[in-house]
Amino acid sequence: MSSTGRGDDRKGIDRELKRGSLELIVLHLLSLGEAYGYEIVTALTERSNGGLEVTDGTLYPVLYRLERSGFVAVRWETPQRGVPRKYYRLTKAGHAELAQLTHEWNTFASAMAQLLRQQPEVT
Amino acid sequence: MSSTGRGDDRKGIDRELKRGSLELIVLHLLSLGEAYGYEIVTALTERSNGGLEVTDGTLYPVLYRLERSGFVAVRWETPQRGVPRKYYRLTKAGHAELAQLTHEWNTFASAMAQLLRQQPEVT
DNA sequence: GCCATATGTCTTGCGTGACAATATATATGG
DNA sequence: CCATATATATTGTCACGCAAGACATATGGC
Repeated sequence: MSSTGRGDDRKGIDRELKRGSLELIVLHLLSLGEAYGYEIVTALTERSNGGLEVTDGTLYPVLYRLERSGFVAVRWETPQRGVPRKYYRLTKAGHAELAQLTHEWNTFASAMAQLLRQQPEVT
Repeated sequence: MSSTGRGDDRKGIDRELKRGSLELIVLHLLSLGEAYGYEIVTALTERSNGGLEVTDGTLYPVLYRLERSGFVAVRWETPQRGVPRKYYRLTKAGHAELAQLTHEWNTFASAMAQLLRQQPEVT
């Protein structure tokens, strides 16, 4: 699958802005409840009005990283009908990491807000 | 020169968070008035309480990029005493780009804030 | 005189992460 | 039986932040 390919121009900036925040985004979403990959992709598009869209090609590596780091645990579920799903949920370490990343994000966002607030003198 | 090398742990996350926002940061600083590279490095450390620190090895490539894109213009100044300084100032295109990036940053930050506001139900 | 330090700019190389592209499998509707 | 939706996974590319290093000019101390 991999995105619908609608006419995106100017993708460059958002792409970079997302760097470093994707783990936080995913961890936070998982803190709201267990979810599987495809679900996260669609949930993110809806919940953020497209402002935080993520393609599967981006998400799965993130999930893999989080799993390797011990922040999420995995459970396969094979329904009678349909494709098997891989459910992710936060571990204890994941909750701690979420708290840490949230704090760092807030610090950074505050610093940015403070800087951008400064205006040049009007002559 | 290149940083004082004080004992930084956990540099990884901030490094990624800054991605994509550095151009905005620099453009915004320059919108407050002309400045030279070294000045920007120190100004950023002070103005943001270290929250947005940048080393010269990071800044100069950014400035070079901005210059190549036509967002900043350059002026050399050689004082009677002291090392020559390269002053940067915003061009008209630079002001436009600043407005654009500011808007994108605000959109992104809002989306993040909205997402992070959502809490799991307490049972 | 000479060396350390501060001021100032510039360049190379590395690691990492977001993403497009691609592949694969199962189910459903026409 | 073929297109489409659901679902996971991997490979390769590109840009960026930054450490590390190099170079040049001035100043103060010994």
